[in-house]
Amino acid sequence: MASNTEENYLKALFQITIESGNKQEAGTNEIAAQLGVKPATANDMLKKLKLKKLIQYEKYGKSSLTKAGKKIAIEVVRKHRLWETFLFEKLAFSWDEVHEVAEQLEHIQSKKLIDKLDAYLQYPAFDPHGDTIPNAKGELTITLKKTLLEEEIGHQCKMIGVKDNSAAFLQYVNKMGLAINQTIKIVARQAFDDLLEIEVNKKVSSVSPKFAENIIVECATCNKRNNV
Amino acid sequence: MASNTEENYLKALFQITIESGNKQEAGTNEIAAQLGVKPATANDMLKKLKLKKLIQYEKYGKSSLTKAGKKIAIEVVRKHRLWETFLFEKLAFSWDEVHEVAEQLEHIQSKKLIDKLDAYLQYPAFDPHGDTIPNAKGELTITLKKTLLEEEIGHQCKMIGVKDNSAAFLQYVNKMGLAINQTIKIVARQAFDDLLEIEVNKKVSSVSPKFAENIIVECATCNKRNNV
DNA sequence: TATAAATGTTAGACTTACCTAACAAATTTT
DNA sequence: AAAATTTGTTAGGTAAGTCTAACATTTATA
Repeated sequence: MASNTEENYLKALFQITIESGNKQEAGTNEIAAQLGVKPATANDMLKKLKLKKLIQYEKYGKSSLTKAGKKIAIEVVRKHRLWETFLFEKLAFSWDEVHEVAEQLEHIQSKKLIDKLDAYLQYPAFDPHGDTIPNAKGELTITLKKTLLEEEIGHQCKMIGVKDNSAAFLQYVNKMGLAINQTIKIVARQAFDDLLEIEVNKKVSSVSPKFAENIIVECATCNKRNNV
Repeated sequence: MASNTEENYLKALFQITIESGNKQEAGTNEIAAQLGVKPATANDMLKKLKLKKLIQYEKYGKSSLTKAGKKIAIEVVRKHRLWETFLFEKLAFSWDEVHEVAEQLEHIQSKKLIDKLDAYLQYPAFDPHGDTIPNAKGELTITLKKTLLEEEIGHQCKMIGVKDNSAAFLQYVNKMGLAINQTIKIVARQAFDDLLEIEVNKKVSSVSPKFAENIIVECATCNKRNNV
């Protein structure tokens, strides 16, 4: 069984390599920075994780997850995101408050707990930040995060999160009739001033590019085409 | 801020002294046994907690909580019991499974989380084991745990928990129309065979003393009289 | 009340996870 | 390709929480 600290290193490695862009390996300093520890500390842990066969690592080389390490990392990510969803949906936490508490909750050891929580939340696909939640088998649909700004004209998409967590923005979002899971149709893009016309609940309104790039959406049509 | 380990020692001390009977102090070996560590280990921690002014302790003497220590202990107990209630009521854990997971959850540090959880559960007064849940101010109504067997004839009480957690017993409880929060009226006690006649949902039935002593109840009438 | 038993303490050691300071290797820049 | 910079490693140290083994004190008992 991996300790909380070990879990954090595996999660960091997962986020640096698999989730962020297409990098396959991570350097010691980078891992240390991600976790807020000194490189010397990370170095100790990398050697330990290698011994446990959870990562691949060679002196002066880059690190990457083994199959076993990836499995643990994904479980931690799953727990983190399910807890965030719980805090947001059931306990009415705001977008920006969920992360910190989920950092603690993600280390609770109980397979039963997390699977029951998943069922209680009705098997959500995304957390409040728009990140994909791995399923109980550890399968992670890598849906590329897309903002409203990048969505194609004519497509219908679903809001799954926000980037900006400021109260001002969230109130604005609310005022526009938007919320998590709200369906949005892209009507048109004005070439003149770049404003985006969207249809929400049969009402058409215009939003700025700055607004649009802070709304994270999922598009069934696009995903099907990309075969993810 | 107290570490998880420190919290566990304070909680143990609380349970040995304040909650269990009317003992006011606890010995080092007793505390060690409660926590599953060696006396030498507990001894180190007692010295540390004394330094932090969380307990009263003198060499070769008994230990007890200071006001500050008691406050922390009660917060941990509150968290433990709220989580147990959540697991039982919302996630459909069984009575005997909740404790182990709650042992982990009780150390999550977030005042906001626990107060929101309390509200979400609608401010429960008892956990699934029938133990009182301290409120957000740290006030703990010490309601003496009472079994159905001890309830007075003619009184109406409410089932708040069970002692026996076996599947056989729980099925029996269910079959009798009993459940958490179910109102029970004590109709009579047969002197001949000690069977207890109870009324549940307008239906009268008889239960054995052995059955009755495994049902934990709360009685508004009795509590008012005792002024707790 | 003297001795045996139970209870409590101290000293020294181990593990985990962190640090600083010094050094080594790899990569970039000139 | 040599020098400078960045990146990574090692050695030695600290604090928390645990242990064992030896010792001290208190309490119970014969």
